[in-house]
Amino acid sequence: MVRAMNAPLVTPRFRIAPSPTGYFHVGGARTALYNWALAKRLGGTFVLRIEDTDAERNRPEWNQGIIDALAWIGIHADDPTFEGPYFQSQYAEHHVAEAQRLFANGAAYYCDMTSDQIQERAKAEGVTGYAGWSRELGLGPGPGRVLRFRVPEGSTVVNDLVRGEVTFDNATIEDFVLLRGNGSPMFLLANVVDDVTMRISHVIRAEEHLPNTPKQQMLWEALGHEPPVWAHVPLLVNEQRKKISKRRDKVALESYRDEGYRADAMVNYLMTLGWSPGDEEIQPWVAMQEAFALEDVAKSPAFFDLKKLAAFNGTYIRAMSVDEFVAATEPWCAQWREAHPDAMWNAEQFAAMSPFIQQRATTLAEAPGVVDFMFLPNPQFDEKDLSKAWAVEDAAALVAETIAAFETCDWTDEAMKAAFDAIAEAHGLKPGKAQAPIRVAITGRTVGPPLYEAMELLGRDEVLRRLRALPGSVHVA
RNA sequence: GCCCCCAUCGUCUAGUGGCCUAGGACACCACCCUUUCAAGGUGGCGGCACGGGUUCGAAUCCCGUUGGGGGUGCCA
Repeated sequence: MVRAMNAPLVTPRFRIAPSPTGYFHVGGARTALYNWALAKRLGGTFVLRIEDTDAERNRPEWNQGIIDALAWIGIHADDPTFEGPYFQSQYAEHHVAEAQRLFANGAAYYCDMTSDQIQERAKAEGVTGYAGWSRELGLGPGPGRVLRFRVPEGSTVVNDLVRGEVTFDNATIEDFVLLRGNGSPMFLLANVVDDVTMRISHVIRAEEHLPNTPKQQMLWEALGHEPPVWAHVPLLVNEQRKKISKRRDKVALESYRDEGYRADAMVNYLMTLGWSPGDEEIQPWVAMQEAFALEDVAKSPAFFDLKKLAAFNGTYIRAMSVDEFVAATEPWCAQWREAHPDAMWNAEQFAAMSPFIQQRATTLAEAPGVVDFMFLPNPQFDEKDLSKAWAVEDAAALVAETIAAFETCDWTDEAMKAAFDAIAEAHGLKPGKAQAPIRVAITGRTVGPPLYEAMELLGRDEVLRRLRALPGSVHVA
C-alpha cells in the first residue's frame, strides 16, 4: 500500500519457474504470457528459472525444450526484458544456508520421525498429519533428520491480485519440511529463497499454488523480507473440468507447433483463457500486451477448447498473404515429399493453389493434403466417393462427353467450366452434382479445392488421362 | 476427512446496483452465395445453479445450500 503511493524503488520483476520434467505445458505457456505481457508493458524483467531440483524426474534435454517453446510464443531469450535461464540446482548451497539461518533463529527445527512413524502416530492420536511432535525436542542436524518450519500461531492473509484477500488459519498448516533427510532443499524453500535472491516482485502462477502461498509468505517473512505481489490465475481444465495434465491430455505446446498451429494464434487463444481483450477477441500481441491487467483476470477455471483453438488458427491462416502461407507450410510440404518419394511435387502449382488451400485449412499441416492429388502419379481413390461418383445419373456418358469436350476446348478454367456446364445441362443435371465423377477421376474424392483451377494447372494431357483412367469407366470410352 | 478457490448460453467470455428484453466469440442448426468441400454473409437455438436477505431497484452486494475444482508428499 505504502509502496504504491511512492514511485517504485525498482522496476517490477516477474518470473516463471517451470520444472524440466516433460514438454512445456500449455498452461505454463499462458502463465508465461501473462508474466511477459506485464514485464514488457511495465518495463520490468521476466526471469526464467528452471527448477531442476527433483533429480529423479528431471531430464536435462528438456531445458532447451523450454527455451525453444518460449521462443516460439514470442518470449525470446535475447530480448532485454528476458533474464536467465537460471538453474535452481546450482543454488542448492544457498538454499541450505538460508535454511540453517532459519534453524539458528528458531524459525525451524529438526525432526527425526519417518513418514511411517508420522502416519502411525497421527492415526493413533486421531489427527490428520504431522502435529509438530518434534518441535520442542531441541534436536540438532543429523542423518535422516528433516528440517521443518515452525509455523507460528495466528493466521496468514494472502493478498492476491486476482483472488483478493485469502485468509488461512495457521493451525491448519502443518510444520512443513524445508530440508530433506539427506539435506537437500524442498520446493517450498528453494522457490522462496530464489525469489528473494532474484528480487522477484510479482509471483504470477496457476491457482494450484494458492494453498502453498501462506507457507511461502511465512517463509518470506521469516527470512526477513516483504512478500511479493501474489496473483493466482485460473486453471486450464479438460472436458471433465479437471486440471489438464500430461497423463490424460494433450498439453505439450510443442505438439501444437508441430501440428501446424501458428504461434500467434496460440498466443491469442491462450491469452483469452481467463482474460478478455475487449470487443474483438482476435487481437495482435502488442494490443494484448498493452491491455492486459491482472485485475481483469477471471477467477474460474477455463476449458482448453481445441475447437476454438482451431477456429483461431484458421482465422490467422486466412489472414496471411499467399507468400507467407506458402513459406509457413513448407516444413509440412517437405514432410509430404519425404513420405511420397514417387510424387512429382510442383512448387509453382502448390503456390497457385494456395489461396484455395488457405481458406480451407485449420492447420498448416493440412496444406499439402488438400492438393496432393495433383502431385501423385495417380489419385488415391476413396471407395465411398468412387461409388458416389458412379451413383450420379448418366455418369458414364458425362465422363465420355467431358473427355470429348476437353480434348478441344480452350485450356482455361472458364472454358472448361462452360463446356462442362453445357454437358450437365444437356443431361438435365445441376453442374455441382454432375461434377462428382469428374472430380473423383481427377482428385480421387468428391470434396476438395476448386476443380477447374486445378485441372488447368494439371494440363490437358494429364486431365484426359485421369478421366479415361477413372476406375469403373473402362466400358465407357 | 480437513483447508482453500470457483459458480453468466454446451464452451471462452462482456457485464462491477438501474443503460440487461443479459452483449460478443467458438460450437450447433437454417438460409444465402456457390463447380464439390470450405471460406464468407444473414438469421436462429441457447445462460445469470438454487434459496434467503439488503435495496425503490439485483447477473451485479451479504448469508446459506448445492455443485465443481485445487491442495492436503522427505514432488514441483
